[in-house]
Amino acid sequence: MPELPEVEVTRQSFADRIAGARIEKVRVGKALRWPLGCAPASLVGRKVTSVRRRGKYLLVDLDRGLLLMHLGMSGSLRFDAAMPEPALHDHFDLVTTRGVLRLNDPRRFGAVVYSDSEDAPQAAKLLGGLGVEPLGEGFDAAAFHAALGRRKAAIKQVLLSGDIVVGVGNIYASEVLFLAGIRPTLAASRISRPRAARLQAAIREVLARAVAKGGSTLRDFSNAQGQSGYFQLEAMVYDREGEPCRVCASPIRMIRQGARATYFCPACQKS
DNA sequence: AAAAGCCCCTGGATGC
DNA sequence: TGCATCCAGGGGCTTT
Repeated sequence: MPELPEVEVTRQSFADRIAGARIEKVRVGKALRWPLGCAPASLVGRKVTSVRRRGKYLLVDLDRGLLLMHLGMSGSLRFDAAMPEPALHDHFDLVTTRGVLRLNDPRRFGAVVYSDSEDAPQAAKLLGGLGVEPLGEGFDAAAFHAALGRRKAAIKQVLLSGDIVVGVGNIYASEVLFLAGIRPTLAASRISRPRAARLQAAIREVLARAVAKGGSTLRDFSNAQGQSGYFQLEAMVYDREGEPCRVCASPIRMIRQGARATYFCPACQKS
């Protein structure tokens, strides 16, 4: 589910409310993907200072150490003062003086991992290979073009890999390539400089607009206040196989790349 | 170094 | 109604 926009929307929906809270209790279910990496009780008494995002990871900063949270495919967070008893798939609770932060994740691809710092091995292993932030200053068209030049794989899969630029998942990869007019199967290294610049701009535009729309809710995404997103309503190609292109009315096509669905318009994305 | 597979896991939709 | 199969927003790890 959650790509950069959904993770960012989630962050914005509770960061200010939890900042300054003191941890009173930590409940870890039996079904977390990986071990937490510390004794839950050792977190009690620490303060949440801020919540940041790196790629699709949320970084919950504590006055000592931090928690890395990932929503995987099906995860969502809620933060509320009053929280019902944990139900099926509620795998983690951070009980604080300002409310309970709860992870619900049916497929259990999500994770909560403690690390002493961002540079400590636990965090570095997860964050180390990540590309630049697409909405940050470091996302530069010339550098982007240079990085693409070293990759012979299809541009869709290079975007998904997240080692050049982070946060573009399966929905937004298709959307971004449509906006840039680039065929998803094109080898990344064959994208010209002007087209790379167009793609760079498309990535920023689509992700920023999706954040503004509250993300995409396909099945069950909601932010930490339980609100759905609306970007899926303006998807140009994703999940629209056979439907008319919103620009030229050609039927949208679906192909598989690395076992994942890719959608594009054969007319608007000729190469 | 990069690319391609495999795997983790549950649930909903579809087909027989 | 029951059961098998396929598919889903991600990404770490191993093998080529």
